[in-house]
Amino acid sequence: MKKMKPDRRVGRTRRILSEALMSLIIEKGYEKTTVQDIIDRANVGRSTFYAHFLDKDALLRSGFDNLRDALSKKGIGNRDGWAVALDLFQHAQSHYPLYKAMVGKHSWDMIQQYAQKFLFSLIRDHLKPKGSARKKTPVPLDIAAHFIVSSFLALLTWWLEHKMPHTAEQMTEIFKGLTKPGVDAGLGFET
Amino acid sequence: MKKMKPDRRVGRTRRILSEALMSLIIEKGYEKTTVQDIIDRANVGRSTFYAHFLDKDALLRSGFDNLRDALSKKGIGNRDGWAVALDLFQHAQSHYPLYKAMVGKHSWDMIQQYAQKFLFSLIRDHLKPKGSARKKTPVPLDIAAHFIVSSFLALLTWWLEHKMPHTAEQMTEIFKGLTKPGVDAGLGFET
DNA sequence: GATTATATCGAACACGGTGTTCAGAAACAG
DNA sequence: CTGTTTCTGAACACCGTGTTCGATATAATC
Repeated sequence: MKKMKPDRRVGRTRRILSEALMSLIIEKGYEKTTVQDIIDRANVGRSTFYAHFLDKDALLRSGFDNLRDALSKKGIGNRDGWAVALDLFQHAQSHYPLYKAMVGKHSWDMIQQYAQKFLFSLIRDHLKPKGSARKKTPVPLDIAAHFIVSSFLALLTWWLEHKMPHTAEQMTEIFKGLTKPGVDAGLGFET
Repeated sequence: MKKMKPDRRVGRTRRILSEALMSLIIEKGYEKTTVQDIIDRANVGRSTFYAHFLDKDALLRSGFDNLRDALSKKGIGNRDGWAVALDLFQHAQSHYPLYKAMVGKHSWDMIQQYAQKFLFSLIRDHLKPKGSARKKTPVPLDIAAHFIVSSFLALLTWWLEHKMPHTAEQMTEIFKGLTKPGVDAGLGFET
């Protein structure tokens, strides 16, 4: 039984492929980028690509794994639960060319689904302990969590599509202002 | 100059193609349905298909033109602005197999984009006259309209994904309850 | 340095779906 | 019947996907 020391090359190849895709997205958009484009830019063989990723979509998603993990570790903690939104608005701002190239396209839908799943569980876990005190909430907790995440993504989309006319802080306030009243009323407690 | 009497066959072919697609979506999903499948079921030649529609996507969208037109004529009128939601929840309910087969997939994203554009202008026009009284609203009107439509679509999606655990009326109430407080506060007037 | 395990390379291939073309058939109107 | 419009469907060029496999390269271990 040999030791399974992870080869440094593995992580390197994945990183190079991801970087190649990101730059290509900015240049020509995700949908028009072919696997051939990616491996040419990354100087990687075709079979190597498929050894690391199931397909182009998997590679795209992997590019957001870092963000997800960072957010996951940071969590919500003692912060205002709504503060996570600010982190994400700021992340989008600092990677604007990439986001802008995807928003409204099929690739954006993929990212939204990916983000939806992750943020939903994050928000739900944040809401749950508070809700357990009262037995019944007028609005089911799951719906509220789904509503919060969707609202955030909707505002993020609007913001990017309109070339970020407000600051990340302002958008966070607007998001909170539009969403919190209904959620508080629907759940019966302050979030 | 010949008279351009619309051939009955034209409308008929488009309708048959649309019906073929809808039934195929229910059976095997939109993404797995090929143009060949559609024209086989519709008993229509390949070139005829492309004479009527640019591609598969255009055919799918055309299937929702009737709904859009009906809703457009009905408008909001003197009704409670939030009542449009009920119409749509009910429409989804009466076409559940079709919606269910699309929700969460790429095809659903397309429909959402299509609906978003249409509903946005509908809602915006409904909000505008009321908002003109006060000069500045804390939250821009466009954002509020975008927020309302996205929230509705999010709840519709949730509802379909979870096999419609509530009635259309209940969902309308939940939608109104979650959305209206924030919008009223954000715009500074009752919607 | 020799050995062994693991990654990578890249050309070749099979596959499947797309959208176009065009000559002939069919449907329809007057 | 005549002329016009639409439909037919086989054939085709095109493009991207994902797989295969023997050769090659790199790194770790002894």
